[in-house]
Amino acid sequence: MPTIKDVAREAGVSVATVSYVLNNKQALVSESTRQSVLEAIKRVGYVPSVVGRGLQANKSHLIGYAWHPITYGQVNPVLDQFTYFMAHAAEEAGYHLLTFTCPLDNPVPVYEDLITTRRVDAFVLSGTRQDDPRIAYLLERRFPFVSFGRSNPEWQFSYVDVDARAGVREAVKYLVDLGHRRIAFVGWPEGSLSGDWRLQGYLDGMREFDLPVPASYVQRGVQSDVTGRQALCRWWELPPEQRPTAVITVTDLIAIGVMKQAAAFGLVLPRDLSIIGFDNAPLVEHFTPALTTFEQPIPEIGHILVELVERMVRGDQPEHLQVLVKPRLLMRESCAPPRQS
Amino acid sequence: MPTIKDVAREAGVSVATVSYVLNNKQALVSESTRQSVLEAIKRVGYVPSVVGRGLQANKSHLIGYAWHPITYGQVNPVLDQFTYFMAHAAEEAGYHLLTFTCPLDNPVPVYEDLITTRRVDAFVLSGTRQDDPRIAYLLERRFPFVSFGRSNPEWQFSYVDVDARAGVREAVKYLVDLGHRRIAFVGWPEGSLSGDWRLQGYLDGMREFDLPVPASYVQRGVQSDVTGRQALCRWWELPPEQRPTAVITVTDLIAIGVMKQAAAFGLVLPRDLSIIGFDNAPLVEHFTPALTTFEQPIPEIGHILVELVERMVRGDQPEHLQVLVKPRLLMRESCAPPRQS
DNA sequence: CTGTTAGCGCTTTCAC
DNA sequence: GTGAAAGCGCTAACAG
Repeated sequence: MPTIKDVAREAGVSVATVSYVLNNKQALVSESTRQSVLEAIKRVGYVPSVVGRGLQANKSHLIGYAWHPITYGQVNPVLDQFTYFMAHAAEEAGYHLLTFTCPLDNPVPVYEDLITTRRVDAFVLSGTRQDDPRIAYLLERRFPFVSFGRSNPEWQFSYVDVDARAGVREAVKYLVDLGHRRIAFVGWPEGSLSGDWRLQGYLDGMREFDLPVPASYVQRGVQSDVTGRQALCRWWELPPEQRPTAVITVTDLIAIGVMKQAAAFGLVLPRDLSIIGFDNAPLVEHFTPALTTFEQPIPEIGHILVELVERMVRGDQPEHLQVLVKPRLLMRESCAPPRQS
Repeated sequence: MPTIKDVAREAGVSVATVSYVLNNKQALVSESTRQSVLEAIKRVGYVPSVVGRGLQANKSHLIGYAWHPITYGQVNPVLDQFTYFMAHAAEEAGYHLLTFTCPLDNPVPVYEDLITTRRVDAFVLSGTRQDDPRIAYLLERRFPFVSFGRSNPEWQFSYVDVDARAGVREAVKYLVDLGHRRIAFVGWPEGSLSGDWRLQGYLDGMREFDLPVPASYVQRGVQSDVTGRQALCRWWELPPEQRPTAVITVTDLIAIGVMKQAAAFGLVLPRDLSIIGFDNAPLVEHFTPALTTFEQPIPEIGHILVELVERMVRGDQPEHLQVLVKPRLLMRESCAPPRQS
């Protein structure tokens, strides 16, 4: 593998000169030597070592992104797309993506290790939480990072997030426009940041249209189809005229649970119940009826995140930009006007 | 960020000595200095720079793994799990995973770039094909790699693959044991390596049980639910007594297509048709009926791949080990005895 | 314009 | 046992 020395020898110049042409120091090298160096580079097949450059600049040109443990068989519906587009964006900016694993409890030591070994120049976080220890740590250490998702409002840092609140509010409007008035919601347990925004959007929408929200209309549960099934069971204990005619769920898997229970009750969808999910998980379009759900603009988000983080690394100015992107409602077949208006 | 020099100064020794204790050169340093160096390391909070070490050893301690844009033939349903477990295994071996993107046509320049810039020490390939240009290139360049999936039999390299042939053969047996005799198959277009192995397993099984395979019983098409729908339409053009009572598909998405078309025909599953998929894609357990399908032991595969590649990098011996792991049939609800035996 | 030189953080001969 | 010094591949002052 040729080094800069080989090129220098081949071109009959010093390594400094080669370095100059490599780094486009226009003023520092005459056009003729420039050309001969370029030719020498081509002749010996030289490509600069990113390691050598990294040592010099104290940079690794690597962006760290953590994969949190997956309960086997469980899905993070967008993780793979997200990684793909982030890697792509990173490469366009001259970086690469380092994917690492990290325990959910006590994640900080892993981040610390990556920093102290100079493995990465910055991090992209996702799955942020209230009082997220990673953010607290990185902020205190002044290490560059951006996150996909918000955290404590009083913390100053750059993030990109999906404006799920606005999205779900519009989902309510969509259902209202179809004629629904009894609209219910299934969320995650309290404390999930993104889950709470989605719920908030539901409450916003209901208030906006002066629709009542009986306590039973907001059900909560863990990430499982069972949560959806249980929610529907609760509602079907109500007298028929109090049952919701439409449901919005915090995520597709729970929506599917609702659909399964609806089938078990002999309901015909979407005639007897309209359902809206969130995330557009793989395959949800193939359920019957095809699930109406929200798609997050993952390619765009990945792009923005990398751009932000790259600017932090390069500029070293502690910017803190906040970007909210709108999710898009994919209107498929799981919503219809209510049976009896 | 403290360097080895800081430690040396703190401990009142030379950098060489610090390096010795860092690398556990037992014979080279007395126990007492060893201790004082260790203390100094702790006091200044020193962690060796992986970049500095890398430059010295001409190693990056990074394993490259490409994310291809989504296509058929790919292990896409399990890509995220795969990445997670590989990253995990890599970290246990002192490596990290570099995920990069790569066009399906003309992938070689991307690999070449990663090699010439000394970005990675080795690659893990997946989605291998017949005459795979990446394998040809890496083999010729003698660059360390292992692959998830086979390629040309005459090429000597290490791989791990799922023994889909044996798996699907057993799926046939499972259906035969249920009483089926008219079993059909839907595959990918010819030339997909993994698709062809799965088809071969079907043919093996059918021959083993002396079951006829009329030409129409093997349908092919791209990675889409439409392929499954079309296949069922073909079969339902046959007289009822010639229609298959069970179908094995090369992948879950196509199985779902079959299920959707079956529903459109008013069939009751699994009473009127048994279906087996492959890959255990997310959510397939939530379809009605829950899809019986094959699960690949992804954690195990990731682990073996990393172990193989790590041995190559370390040892530099050109091993070529071949590992086949069995997929596991997840018997759910989409198979039943045929209606009229 | 070009070359010499120091140095990034580390390992490893080779003297002492 | 320990340290001085060279060198991994590269960049950037500084001299000329």
